[in-house]
Amino acid sequence: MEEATPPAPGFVFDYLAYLLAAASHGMSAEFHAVIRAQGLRVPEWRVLACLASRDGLMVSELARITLYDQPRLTKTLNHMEGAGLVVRRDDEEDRRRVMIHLTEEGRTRIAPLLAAAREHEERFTRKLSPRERASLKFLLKLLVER
Amino acid sequence: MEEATPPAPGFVFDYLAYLLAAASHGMSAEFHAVIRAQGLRVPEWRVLACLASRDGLMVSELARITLYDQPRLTKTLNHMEGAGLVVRRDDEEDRRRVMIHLTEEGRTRIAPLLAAAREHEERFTRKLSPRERASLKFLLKLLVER
DNA sequence: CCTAAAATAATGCCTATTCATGTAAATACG
DNA sequence: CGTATTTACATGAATAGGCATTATTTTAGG
Repeated sequence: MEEATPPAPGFVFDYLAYLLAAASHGMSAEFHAVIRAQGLRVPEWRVLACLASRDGLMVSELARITLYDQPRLTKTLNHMEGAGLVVRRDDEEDRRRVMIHLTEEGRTRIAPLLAAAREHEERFTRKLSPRERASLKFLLKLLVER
Repeated sequence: MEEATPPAPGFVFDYLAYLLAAASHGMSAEFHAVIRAQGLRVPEWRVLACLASRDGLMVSELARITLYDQPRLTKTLNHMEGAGLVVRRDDEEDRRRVMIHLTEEGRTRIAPLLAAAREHEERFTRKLSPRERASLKFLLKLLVER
């Protein structure tokens, strides 16, 4: 007799940090296949998705939002700038700052991915009612905005 | 005028995969400080926490649960075995398999961390009612067990 | 039985990530 | 003003991680 994915007792499967990590991992892993198929790296997708909402973010702010540390984001941005997806623009107000902007190429590349992400979210949460989806997001936002 | 953490409009802050990643990152990052303070690496904590619930797991199963790929887990296990936290034991039933068991040292190290994790979860979810906490976990389990 | 296919874990190379630091600009303060 | 502190971003060296492959054992098929 084989136990494929046993009821899973014990600590981890009721530990919130684990459930968050597992849900996040499961959902993202699926979508990352789409990202890679478009010739993008995962951090690049995150950056583009952020800039699609609000273009012209400073590096440190973008790092905070994308959950990457700043040196890593800088290297991601180097790659993206080389690929013509974003441009750095010096801030005249505060010359320490470097603002990141989408290029036309970047805007073109991100548009279909945003649509695909919405569709994927729809599919991934198919087992949840609209009310449950809203509830889940509401509760997650409480945790994120603390 | 400074906008500390602006209302954050747009796509990402209502995208489930982002909310999951951000909540997971936020919660784990806090607790990881505790882990490191105990001289453990994060993957080691995950392995110990799994084994605390169910001792004697095979490598691939442990990899699946901890969300790490198998080669990475093997390297983590090498380190942990060197540190005397776990032991590999050949499975006599199926000699391809290697079962991972906690040592006494491992058991000793994990116990207080499990308690600390529960306390941290309590603190981290302080803004949520008991009903909301249960609801959140229920919904996450639906996503994880798909 | 004997061979082909699948499953399990380990290895190794190459890239990516992390951590500490460096450089430059703005702010605070005496 | 001038200097110390803080903030912002980039860089580089050391480490960790990801991906493809290898070695071994088991299972399946003929």
